[in-house]
Formats: sequence, structure tokens, C-alpha cells
Amino acid sequence: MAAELPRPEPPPSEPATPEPPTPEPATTGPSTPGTVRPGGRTARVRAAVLRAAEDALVERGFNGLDLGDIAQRAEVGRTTVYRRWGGTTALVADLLADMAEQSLPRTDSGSLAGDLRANARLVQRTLADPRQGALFRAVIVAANCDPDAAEALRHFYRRRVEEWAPCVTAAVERGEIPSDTDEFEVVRAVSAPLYYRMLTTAEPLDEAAADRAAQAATEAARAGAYRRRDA
Amino acid sequence: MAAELPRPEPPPSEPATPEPPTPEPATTGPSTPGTVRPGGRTARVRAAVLRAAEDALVERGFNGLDLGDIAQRAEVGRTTVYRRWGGTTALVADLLADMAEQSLPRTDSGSLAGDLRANARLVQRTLADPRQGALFRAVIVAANCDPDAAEALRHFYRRRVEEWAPCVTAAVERGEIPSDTDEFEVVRAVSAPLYYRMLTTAEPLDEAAADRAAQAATEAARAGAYRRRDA
DNA sequence: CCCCTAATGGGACTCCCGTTCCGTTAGGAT
DNA sequence: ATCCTAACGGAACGGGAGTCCCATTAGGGG
Repeated sequence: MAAELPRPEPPPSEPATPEPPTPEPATTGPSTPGTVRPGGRTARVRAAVLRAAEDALVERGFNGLDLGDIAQRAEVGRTTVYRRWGGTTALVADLLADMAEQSLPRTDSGSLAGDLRANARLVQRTLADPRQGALFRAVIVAANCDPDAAEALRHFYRRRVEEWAPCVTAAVERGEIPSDTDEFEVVRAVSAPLYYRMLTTAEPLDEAAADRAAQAATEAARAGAYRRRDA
Repeated sequence: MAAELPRPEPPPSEPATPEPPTPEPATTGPSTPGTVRPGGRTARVRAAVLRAAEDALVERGFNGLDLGDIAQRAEVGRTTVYRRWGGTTALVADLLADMAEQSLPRTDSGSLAGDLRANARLVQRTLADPRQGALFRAVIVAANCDPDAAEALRHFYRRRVEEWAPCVTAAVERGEIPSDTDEFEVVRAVSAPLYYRMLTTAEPLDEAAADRAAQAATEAARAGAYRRRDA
């Protein structure tokens, strides 16, 4: 019933991100709750609420979120959730910031095709997993409903893409692909068909789809489709 | 302020789809409203509400939808909207069914690269357009919140993909790409990077992105990345 | 160890979304 | 043209999400 893929079960105390969920602009009024005493109870509350929010997202989806329900699951006062996050979108944005911290290590197979296939299969397994898949669909929805959540989502994917870009750079150094290849574009090209399939079709997201995505990106990169064009 | 891309302004009378919005299963009770007398006023109401829903989606996004607001825009009773559609997701599903009817004709340039580039630029222009882009984001969100809307979205994309698949078949016949190429997969491969970019980055969706997507799909198809694998 | 106050939690209150009821309007068949 | 009733529209109702107020709890600096 707990998390399935990464989430290395951090100790309940000392949370991942003591940063303020919503860093108010230059308003030097009463600071947003959770920023002045971020330790101890505050941290436990944040962890419990994020965990509960993740569960709720998986079960009900984004627009089925009920902050009262989340508060109950987290065994936290309803008021607290409203005060600290203020709404479902900010809560999801905070969850995304938390997810962005947990980076899974990249493998290295020695060839571009192998590396991209490993990446494709990782993405495929994540999206095909009932829990993770539902979670990703939900956060994508949230990102399309709120600017802050959108920025958080972009940050999450920036991190993920940066994590895998070095395997493309390595391929350039090995001479597999043109030297002016945009490494980020290649990594994105691997994920894109998988997300597109998940969002617009009912066909299963299987390993064959992953391998096809990886092969397509590899061939296109070799052919120079991702070379930087100067404007 | 009206529609920008296709929508050939159908006459207010005689709407596009007199089919029932939500064909209830075998419940032979009082049939769903709009099915027994689909002409005249009922049709005008449907057209006005769908139009208003589209406007609202563009302005507020899916989760900002307010059926009361839509009813006012459409100059229709609030009760009518609730009775005929019952909720925002069913309304969006109906809108998607309506959108699926309007197929824009495919061009034919004589080469796979040219055809795919035309397709890519069409998709890019659609998603980059403020109105259409917001609309597509909104319906994607809706599809992730409701099974009926999801099915309607899949149907929409199935139509679009089928519309463009023949240009891949033609390329096969010209000997440009392997004969066992999955034509639908190729067409999807063109759109995928554009949607992925729109959803996960803040970078502009420009013509260069479209051309890159088209070129990548073309090269990958030539290299046989989309050949059918028998299981 | 003690104090100050940030942060939490319960409960009442408000407002708005969605439903229900019933009278009115207008298809469409004869 | 007339009738029957499907479909619409206004108004009142109920419930739940989000807000406010204040008492209670527990960081964390001294």
C-alpha cells in the first residue's frame, strides 16, 4: 500500500525541503506559516499531508481532491491544510517540488541506443504502474490548472531531463551522433511518444512501445534531426 | 473574438450532431433530454452551450468551469445545462464529439518529409494559437478526470490520426520507408514531441520545433523504427 | 528549564454549486 | 390550425467546501 517505485522512505523527521511552499513576494507582513519554525511538528505535518495528497491523487485524481479528506488521512486539522497551502493546486505544486528532489540514478550502458532504451523503459514502467501513472496524470492536470503548479512541473521535468542528458553528450564524444546535437531535445524525444500514447490512446504502454520510442530517438539523433539550429 | 482556426461557422439552425449526448444504457425509463425532439430549440440550445463552454474553457480552463456562467453566456437556463449534461466532464465530452466532426483536410506534398512537416506545422499552429491551445489543454485535462471525456478524446485523436495516415501509406508505396511500417505510429510520432513540449516546458512552440518533430519522425521511419513487431 | 509565540485544531459561519419543483414555451404529429 | 408533451426557465432548497475565531500545543532560543 506504500509507494512502489523510488521513494526511499525518508525518516519522518527531517523532511526533504524546508523551503517555503509559497514564498510570498515582498510582503513583510506575518510570514507564511511553516517558514519560521520549519522543524519538528511542522515538518511532520508537511510530510503527512504530502503523503496523503499523493494517495488521494492516485485514488481520486486531481479534480476529485478534497482537502478535508486529505486532512483526515494525514490526521491533521483541516484548517492547517487550508492555511499552509491554501488550495489544491498549491498543494500539488509542493508535492511536485518534493518529487523533484528524489532523482533516481541514471544507468550507463555504453551506447546511445542502450542508454535511451533504459530511459524509455524507466519512463514506461513509471507511467504503466497504477500508482505512479495515476500520480503523473494528476500532476499534469494540476499543472494545466495553475501557474505555480505548472512551474513546479516544468522544474520537475527539467531535473529529469538534465539527469539523463549526459548520456547523449557521451554519445557525441564517442562520435555516434553529430557534435551539435541538442542533448535535452534527444532525451525529451524519448519520453514524448510515451506520454502522448498515455494521454491520447487506450493502447497499453508496454515495453515494445518503450523500445520503439528509444529506437526512434536514436535513429533521429544519428540522422541529425536534433542538431541545434541557430536562429 | 469568434473562432480562429477551422469552425466554418455552421448556420445556427440544423446543428452538426443530433446524436444523444449521453446515450443511457438499456434504461427504458424517461429518455435523456434532447433525444426525443432534437430539432429546433433543442439544437439551438446545444450549439449555444457548446460555444459558451468552449469560450469558458479558453478563458478559465477546465477546473475553472462554472456551469452557471456557461448558462448565462449561452443565454440558457442553468437548469437546462445541468439536466442535459449533468456535469462539466460530460459537457466537455460532448464538445469533443463535436470537435471530432470537424476534420480539416490533409495536404499532399508528394514526399513523406513534406507531408509530415505540413502536419507538424498544423499541429504546432493549433497548439500555439492562444484560443486553440488553451482549448486543447483544457480537454486533455478533462479527459484525465472522466472516463467518458477520455473516450471522447481518444476518438478525436483516432480521427485525426486516421486522416493523416494515408500520407504514410503513400510513402510506403513510393518505397520511401519499409513496407511494414505502422502508419498510425508515424503520425503520432509527429505530434508527440509538440504536445510533450507544450505540457512540460515553457519553451515556445515555434515552427522550428514543428520541423524538428517532422524531420525526426521521417528519419526514424526511414530507419525502420516504426515497423510492426509481431508479438 | 522556562518563556514566548509560531503553528495547530476544533467548531461555527458563509457562500455558492448542484438539485428539485413546477409553471411556461414550443416541437412536431395529426 | 390544434393538441400533446418534450424541453426549457425561474425560484427556492440543501449540502458541502472554504473561511474565521480563538483556545491549545509544542518549537526553539535564552
